[in-house]
Amino acid sequence: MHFLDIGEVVERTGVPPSTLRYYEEIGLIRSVARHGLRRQFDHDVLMKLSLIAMGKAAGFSLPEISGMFGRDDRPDIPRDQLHARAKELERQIVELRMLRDVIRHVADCPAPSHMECPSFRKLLKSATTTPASRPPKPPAARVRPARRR
Amino acid sequence: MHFLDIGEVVERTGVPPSTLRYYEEIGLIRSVARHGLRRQFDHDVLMKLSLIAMGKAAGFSLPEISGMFGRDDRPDIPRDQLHARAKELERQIVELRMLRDVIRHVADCPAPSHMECPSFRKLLKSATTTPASRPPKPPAARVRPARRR
DNA sequence: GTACGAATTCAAGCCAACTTGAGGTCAAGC
DNA sequence: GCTTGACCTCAAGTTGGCTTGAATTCGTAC
Repeated sequence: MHFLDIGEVVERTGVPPSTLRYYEEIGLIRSVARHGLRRQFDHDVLMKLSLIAMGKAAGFSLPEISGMFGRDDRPDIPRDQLHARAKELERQIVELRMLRDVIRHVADCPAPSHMECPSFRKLLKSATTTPASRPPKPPAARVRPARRR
Repeated sequence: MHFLDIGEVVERTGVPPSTLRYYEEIGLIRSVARHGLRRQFDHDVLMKLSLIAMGKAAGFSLPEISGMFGRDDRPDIPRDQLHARAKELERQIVELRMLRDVIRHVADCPAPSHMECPSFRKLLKSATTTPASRPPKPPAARVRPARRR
């Protein structure tokens, strides 16, 4: 059998059935057949799900991700959009690094009140000035937690 | 006047009044007085809002952020918790860097279909295997979008 | 041929983080 | 002393990405 039963997909990807059905509902993936009621998926759904996971992790919304797959179901994304996203990720990385530094500082600085610690203020200032260079509102990638139970 | 009218806070931070009220409602910030009905804030709310913005950008939820401020309104967190958070941030940074690389690759690789490009497959594999190495449930910071509209 | 278990549908629910809207209040300027 | 406009309160709505639950349908194993 070269089709994958939904149960198999679940098992191999960890993506819950409800999510798979939801993805199909919104046209993000599609099942190629049924076995009784059971959805059967083409083998390459696995790759697609990886890409979807990555896309989500990179901050694309599901509609954006589905926009990335051409009619032929292969990834097909405008290069400039990708570059923009890479840049946005870069910005996010910088921000996280700053935050990490602030947090480390707070953890280690012996000053009684951080507000009065000059190096804290400095960190904070650089952390808050840089994003100010953001235009009004950035397209903003978001990294969602891997939900698990 | 060393109090800031809510309007002033809005103007200086870009945070909308509804959000400020919401933050106050959930105890994240507090107003120190009223002028008529108008909330007046202490000057240091600006600093606090910066910290909140940073925290959000770093993926902390609002409850988490408010947990970071002690009773006295100063950041007050157990050091080991902070170090743990810094480590988690570090992990997140690494992940984002990988994603950025994958995305850049996709943008630049001349292969007709990425699926057939070996280096894409390799990147993809490393990108999708690594998050699997996450333990069951990390404290999990998430980077939320700056909602726009 | 019946029990089982895993899948199905469909509608409704959930969460965070806000926003919106209706109706009300107040200080300041004229 | 009246108008103005920025604020107020409170409840309800919004969005995205799913999950949950009740009632149902299958294929397979016995």
